[in-house]
Amino acid sequence: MAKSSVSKLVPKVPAVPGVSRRQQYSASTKRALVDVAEQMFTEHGYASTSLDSIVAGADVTKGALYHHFSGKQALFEAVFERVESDAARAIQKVLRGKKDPWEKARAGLRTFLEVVQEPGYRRIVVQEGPAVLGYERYREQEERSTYANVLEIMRSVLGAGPWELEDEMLQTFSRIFFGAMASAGESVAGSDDPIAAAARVEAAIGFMIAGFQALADAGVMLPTGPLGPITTTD
Amino acid sequence: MAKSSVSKLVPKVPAVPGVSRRQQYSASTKRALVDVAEQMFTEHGYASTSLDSIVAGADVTKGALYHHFSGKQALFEAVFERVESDAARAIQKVLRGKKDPWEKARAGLRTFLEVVQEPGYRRIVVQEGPAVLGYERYREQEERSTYANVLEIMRSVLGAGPWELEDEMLQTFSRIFFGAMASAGESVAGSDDPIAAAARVEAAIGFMIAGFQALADAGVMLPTGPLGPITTTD
DNA sequence: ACGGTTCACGTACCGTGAGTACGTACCGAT
DNA sequence: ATCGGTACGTACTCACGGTACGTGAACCGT
Repeated sequence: MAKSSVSKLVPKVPAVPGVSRRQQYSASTKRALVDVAEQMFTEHGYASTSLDSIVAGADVTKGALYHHFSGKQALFEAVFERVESDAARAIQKVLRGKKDPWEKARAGLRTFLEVVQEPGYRRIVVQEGPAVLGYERYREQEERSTYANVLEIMRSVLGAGPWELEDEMLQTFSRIFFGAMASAGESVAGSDDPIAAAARVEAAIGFMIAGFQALADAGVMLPTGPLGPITTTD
Repeated sequence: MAKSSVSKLVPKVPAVPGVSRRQQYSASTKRALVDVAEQMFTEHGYASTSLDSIVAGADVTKGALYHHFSGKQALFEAVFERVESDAARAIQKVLRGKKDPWEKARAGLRTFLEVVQEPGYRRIVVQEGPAVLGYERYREQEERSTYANVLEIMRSVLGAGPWELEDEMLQTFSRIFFGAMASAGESVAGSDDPIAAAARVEAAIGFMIAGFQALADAGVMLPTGPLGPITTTD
């Protein structure tokens, strides 16, 4: 059998077994849509990016788009998920291998500060994510990606102290640090000297962590209830 | 409408000297627009609120709206400014009278946690502000209101330590805490037991501030450069 | 091999809503 | 009285998200 009928010059689809040609083509255009959407959302923002321009960029039509996604928001969510999970993976990768909690924290922070400077993550996840997805969905997404990493770091950092940590308090600390890092990341990205700004953020958070250590050394307990008068051991 | 010669049952405009009737009427409809807009933006969000519904609620027409505002975004910004400055004033009010830095910090935090639970501030300022205004404008607005309060608190807290604080480091710490509080506030507002959640946040941040105190007592310097290995005095 | 079914789109259209052009009534100064 | 300008109201345009439906190629059973 000579390869007579297969001579299409559409994309190279090297005959993956178990996956039909249709499925491959389909996945291809879907990825193209997400690619173009990510680019345009990053550059012009969600509201200022029309679906017409996206489908034009992906060289398809709205019919294709609405076949794969239920609407503009769903497309955004797909982009969001990819950007977010990429970021989470990058951080995860750095965290593996580090054993010392403080080392872990430092490495994680450093990586996050790099990630948050990528224009895609900045705009899609940090700036527009909450407004476009609605805060609830936004939180759900974060919960099982980047936030999970922060949680892991906080667990290991707080676990290093002499405290027994309740889960809710751990969550609270993690939320606080997560927000702190997002905000700090924004200011770093918006700074005219991001390198110096990142260094300052690292120093500041490092300082706060050092405060934890100092409290641990001093034998101060982790708070559990409402904030009473703060007293060091004197 | 039987229009008698003089004002009959049009809004109460008690003859303020120096302000013409026209100016008063004008200001009245403008305020009505901002009022209705705030309500609707808070309830349904920016994108899901049509200008038609706003002008209907304010009992005027789009002509009036576009006379006072250059567009939807400008209207949102007016709402944003009012919500934001109200919040800043509330915090400011609490801060006055407190002299002790730690007291100031605690009171400020507590007030902020209350403010951030108001649905208007939550949605308009925290959630949709960055996306609608664009991060640059958002930041400019925050800079001279709520963030300014955080800055003041941080200055007095850090000033209480033995450190000489550079302005940039102060800014960094303030950014971090500002983001931390915003994120924490969101989680508090989204919690099913906001009171307990707020208490945990207070405790956590209080703990971190206690860490500052501990470091101050231990004579640890404020970091200035990139993060070196963190060492307590041992 | 072949008919039928399904899938992956393309095409044409609709409704909504932001923004605009322009008309107008009323206030305030002359 | 009149006259200019302010503060709107009215009627329209147009971009854009979404929908209905058509179509041809890929798959599947016989």
